[in-house]
Amino acid sequence: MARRSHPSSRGRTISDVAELAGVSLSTVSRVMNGSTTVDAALAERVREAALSLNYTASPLARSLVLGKTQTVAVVVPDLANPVFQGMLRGLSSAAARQNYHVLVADSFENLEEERVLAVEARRRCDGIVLCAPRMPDEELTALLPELAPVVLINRDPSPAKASTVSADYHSGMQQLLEHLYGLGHRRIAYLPGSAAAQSNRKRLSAISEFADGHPDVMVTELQGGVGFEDGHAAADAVAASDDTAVLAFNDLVAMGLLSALSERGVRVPEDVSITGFDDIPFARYTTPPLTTASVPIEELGRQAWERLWALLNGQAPAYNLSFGPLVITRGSSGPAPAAA
Amino acid sequence: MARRSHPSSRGRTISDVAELAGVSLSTVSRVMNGSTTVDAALAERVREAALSLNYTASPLARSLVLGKTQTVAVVVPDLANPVFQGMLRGLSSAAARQNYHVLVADSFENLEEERVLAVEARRRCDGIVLCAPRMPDEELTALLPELAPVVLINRDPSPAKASTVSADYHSGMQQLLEHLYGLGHRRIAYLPGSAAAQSNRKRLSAISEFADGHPDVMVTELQGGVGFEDGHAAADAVAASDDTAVLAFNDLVAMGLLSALSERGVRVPEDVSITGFDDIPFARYTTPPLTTASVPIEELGRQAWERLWALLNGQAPAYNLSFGPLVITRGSSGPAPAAA
DNA sequence: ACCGTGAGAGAAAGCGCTTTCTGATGGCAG
DNA sequence: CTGCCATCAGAAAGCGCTTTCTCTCACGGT
Repeated sequence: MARRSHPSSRGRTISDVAELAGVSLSTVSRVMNGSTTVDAALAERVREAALSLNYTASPLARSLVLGKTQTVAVVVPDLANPVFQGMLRGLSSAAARQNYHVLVADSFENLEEERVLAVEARRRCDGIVLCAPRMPDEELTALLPELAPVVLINRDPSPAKASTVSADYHSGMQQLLEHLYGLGHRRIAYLPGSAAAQSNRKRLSAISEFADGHPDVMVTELQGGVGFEDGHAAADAVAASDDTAVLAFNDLVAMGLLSALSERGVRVPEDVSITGFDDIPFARYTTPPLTTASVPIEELGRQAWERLWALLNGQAPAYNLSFGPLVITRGSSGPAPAAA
Repeated sequence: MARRSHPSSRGRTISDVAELAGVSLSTVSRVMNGSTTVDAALAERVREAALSLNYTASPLARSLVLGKTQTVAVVVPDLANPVFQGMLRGLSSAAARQNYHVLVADSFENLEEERVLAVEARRRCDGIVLCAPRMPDEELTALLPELAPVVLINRDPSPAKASTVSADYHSGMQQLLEHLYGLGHRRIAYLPGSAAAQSNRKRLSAISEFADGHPDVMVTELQGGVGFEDGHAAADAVAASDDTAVLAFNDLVAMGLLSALSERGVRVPEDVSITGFDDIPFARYTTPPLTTASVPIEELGRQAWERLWALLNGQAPAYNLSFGPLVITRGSSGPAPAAA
């Protein structure tokens, strides 16, 4: 009873339409897919029948036979992070324009989970975007063939030759350092992200490079993190140090620090300058507004889609893309205080 | 050549496994699905074969025959909004625990898009969550049967009898008003959201109700909005008015206002008190930290999943759920200034 | 020795489509 | 009038599975 008796339009199959229109399944299929080899009158009758039954082909069945799902997966390490949200947004809006759907999976920074999630998600769709994957190089490389077509965001393709889109954290950090240096800062603290993350290593290499070229600068690494709380927790260490500027791993950390500093009566930027990284939408609305290295994160998402789209169409992987961040100078950075 | 010659594990079908193990498809299927009516030795052989081919059943084919996709869709009006992100996060993590996948669609506040998106997404999965749908009541009601099983977030089921989960904006606003009243504020401004949104109407009704009960209070409606910029833009009007407190539609608006006020040298809360709504993660890190009505948004997402899960298992729709927000008093609200 | 029984494996149907293959029809050249 | 080709519709195969149905075989009871 279930199927036939259901009054709704759901569960309608192509045979229902064929029957109503008095033609064969093949003909209905041909009409629905715009084949030209169907008599105009017949086609019209089929269309009417389909309309009256509110019929649309089952995407599932189509996917099975066509071998494509019109869906791509995105795996992010943390959906709560504005950076990944922005990426997801750019990606999903771009994909939607091509009538593709997006399956999203949050690995919660869990390495184990990440691999399983990726493989499982990938099987349900045509391609996958891995956003800042946490897994080690060898593991990733081994996984890549199984995931293809795949696009990597914010991750060096290193040994693997995967299509990647990323922000140039090295350049961003370098610019930030130059910005602070230009303001007279010589003692600078860095609040690092998670050691394993590639984006952290890039920042560190920029720092050591800069330090090498500027013997008069001293960069100290404090206890850092990736979220508000971590920045908040770093306030005491920052206040205790004689650093005149702090490079936070990202805007979130910077905001946490800003907030904690303000509680302690430490003035920004008079007493200490703070910089973030990413330029999340909130950055310009902190007090004072945050100086940060701006990463066009939605654009990264869009580009990731473009690449995946190319891959899906059998095109060779395009050159890897890297966005050089732009330092946005706002109120949180200023001249180094005269007396250290 | 394509299939056979591919060295990877992809494209392996159940017949490959059957062949390798020297059994029939049926047997492989039974083993993979844990049927007990298979001889232990055979089962072992099948498992080995599957392992050696790195075989897992095609989710697509399974979905087609099983009639379920292990996937649910979520439609949100704006992926950039922290509120919907939080919801999505709670929902996706809960769904993941049940091994369900999440298809996400952003309607970009576009009414037209919303319906199409919902219908299309729904066809690819087993159920759908509509988050604060913008569409008018009649349209929604008409759509509901086609979408079922469906859960609504932050939307009155009104005429339709759909399972819903929501925050009690009326109560939240009421508490906020009482909070400000208790601090001595008598002239209060409200920065409304979009007029069509149910959550805005709820706030308004709380306001007019409160005003009725407190003739000594005067609540003025200014030009509002839903994002930073809107709050930022409202600063002049706020500064020009003689209101001593501002109820922003949400935390985003409050933050924009906070930032603009600070630029103008208006002190918060000494000159004017500001309250937000939602308690997004950023709210506690503004300067000053934002007093707001806290909505357990991730929990809303989780609950939405629970409901959908129940529906998927054929259980009757549970009672509708409403979370009463909690006013979190932080630094942005204080006693009304003595001189108006 | 015979039949009923039940366990366990394979054959086959079917999920809802697309597409190739096959067949019928009609027009037109020879 | 015959034969050939083009045109278009239907039959059927097949996408990769699950599950029902069917069959075989060994076992035990009488």
